[in-house]
This record gives sequence, C-alpha cells and structure tokens, in this order.
Amino acid sequence: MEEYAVIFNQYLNHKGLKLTKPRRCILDTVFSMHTHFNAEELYDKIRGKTSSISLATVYRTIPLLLDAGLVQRALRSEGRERYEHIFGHPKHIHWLCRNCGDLMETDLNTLYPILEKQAQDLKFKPESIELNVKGLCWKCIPIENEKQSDEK
Amino acid sequence: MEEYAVIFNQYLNHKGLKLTKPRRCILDTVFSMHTHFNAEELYDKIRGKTSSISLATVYRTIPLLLDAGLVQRALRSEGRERYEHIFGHPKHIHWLCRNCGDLMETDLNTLYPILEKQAQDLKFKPESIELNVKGLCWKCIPIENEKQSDEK
DNA sequence: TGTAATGTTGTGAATGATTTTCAATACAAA
DNA sequence: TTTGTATTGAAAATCATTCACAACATTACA
Repeated sequence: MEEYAVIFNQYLNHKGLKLTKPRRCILDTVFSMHTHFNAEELYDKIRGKTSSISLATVYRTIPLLLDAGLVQRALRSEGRERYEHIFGHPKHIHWLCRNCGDLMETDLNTLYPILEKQAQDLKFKPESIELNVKGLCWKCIPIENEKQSDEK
Repeated sequence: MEEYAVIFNQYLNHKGLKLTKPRRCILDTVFSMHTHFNAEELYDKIRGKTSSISLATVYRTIPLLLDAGLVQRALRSEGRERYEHIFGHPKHIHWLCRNCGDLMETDLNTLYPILEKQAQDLKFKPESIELNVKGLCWKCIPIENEKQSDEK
C-alpha cells in the first residue's frame, strides 16, 4: 500500500471510519494529479476511470483528506475552492498573476524560522500555512505598462 | 475629504466611474469598521445608518474597493468571503484557531525582505499578500491534549 | 445462518452566497 | 431640452456545496 494510503487508512481507523472503494479511488486520483484541482475537476478525472463515484462523495471525502493532512487548500479561484495533495511536496508560496492567471510556486522553507518565532510568542500551534501573493508576472508587467501609457 | 476617499475618487475617475452617494456611504462604512467583515455584515451596518443601499450595490462596490487597493481579502470563513480595509493598517499574518475560531494578527514586515528577494528572482510584481496560519491557539491546545488522552 | 448496529453511497433536492437582469433614474455634456 | 452613459434597487438566476433519505455493505455476535 502506498504511503499516502497507509496514512489515510490510519486516519480513518482513528475516526472509526473505513477505507472504502470510493474513498480509495478518490485518494488515488488525488495523488495521481500533480496540479491544483477543484472538486469538479477531481470528479471529472474519476469519471474517466472505470468506477463511477458521485459528486457528493467527492465533496464528502475532501474534508477527510484535509483533516488527515494529505491535502491542503490552495488559492480559491473562479468562485471555487481549490486543493492540492501534499506528499514529498513541501508547502509553498503561490504567486498568482491577476492578468493571465498563471500560477507559480516557490519554497516556503526560508520563512519558517520567522513564523516559528512568532508562533512561539503567540503560543500558537500551527497546523497549516497558506501564503498567497497576487500581482503581475514578468510576462504581464510590460502589457500593464503599455496600458498606462495608452491612457495618458 | 479623507485620504481614503481621495484615493477611491482618483481610482474611480481613472476608470471613468463616479463617486456616488451609495459608493461614498459604503466606503465610509468600510473605514468605520476596524474588524474583518463580510458583505452581509457590511450591509447590516449600513442599514443601521439613514440611507438604505441594496445588497447588490454592496456586492458591486466591494470589487472596486479591492481593485483600488483600499480593501483586501481576509480569511474566508463560514462559506463567505471576508474583507478588511487597509489604511495605516500594515498587512499582517492571520492566525486562526480551528477549535474556537479566534483570530489573532501579527506583523508581516519581518517577512518582506525574503519575499522581495523571491519576487525579484521570479520577476514578479506583487500587489497583495495573504498569509494565513491555521492551528490551535494557546487556549485550545490543552483541550486538544485532553481529548487525545481520553482516546487512549 | 440470521439479525441488529452502524457507516457509506448515489440521487435528487435544498441552501445560500454572489451575480446578473432589467427597467427606472441621475447626471453631465452638447 | 436632448442624448448618452453610468448607477441603482428589486427580483430572479446561477451555481458550488451540502443535505435528506432510502438502499447497501460490512461487521459483530446470537
């Protein structure tokens, strides 16, 4: 059994729940995708496979995966929650271009010492971190500059 | 005219829009609140005042305030977007307790140098930053520990 | 083997925040 | 005044997410 499945199984047992076939299928699909996804995209991906699982079950399973620490919330977009699995995948900073929608990621590690210091001071026990920066990517900075000179 | 109103006015002019009475009222209400708010709470606050403004107008004005850089998105909660005005109000880190829902804030400034370095490397022009940490606050850590020993 | 007890699922309906539509209005420029 | 354009409130529409419920699956145990 894959490591993520072991973790999910342990989590479910701990909660008195079972690793059923639909849950297993959703889990595998989540870990087969190496991009961010929303509930519908996940559902579509599963429909491509043999077994059909209802959208409700997908929605019901996501909170379990979050709670198990296997999936984290990513930048919400187009009115939908987005997620990504965490597995060998260190937490990162999301850089979202407001013009072209491109998403880049960088490492969060360098920020940890500072955050840990603050957490200590607050006596806060962090469980998840989300750092999103919005702005313009290098491709869109020139476009924006043109716009401004047009308006002059 | 207050500084924030000047800024909003400039922004609107720039876009060929006008600072109407409803917009002015929403703007003032936003800046009279020094906590996070969602659209409905903002609407309720306005209803307390004389002029009545429709919820639709509130929803229509929020994106303008965001785009003008006067308001920023805060931690979404209970299925609703939340906002806060930015004015002499340095950007901050949000620490949300998943147990009691308490929200604490700390300063983001110490992280800027690192973020700026990364932005330079990416050639990214940041416009807004959102850093959310979820976990347990000092009041709830002991409660959680009790739970765990109960389960043994 | 039967039979509770309990968790799980799919279907379809409900919910509820946010957007959109539309007709009426305000207001500036000509 | 006339014309054009932005703005508004009210009501309806949208649409992601959750819920209700009846049918199943699985286990424990008589």
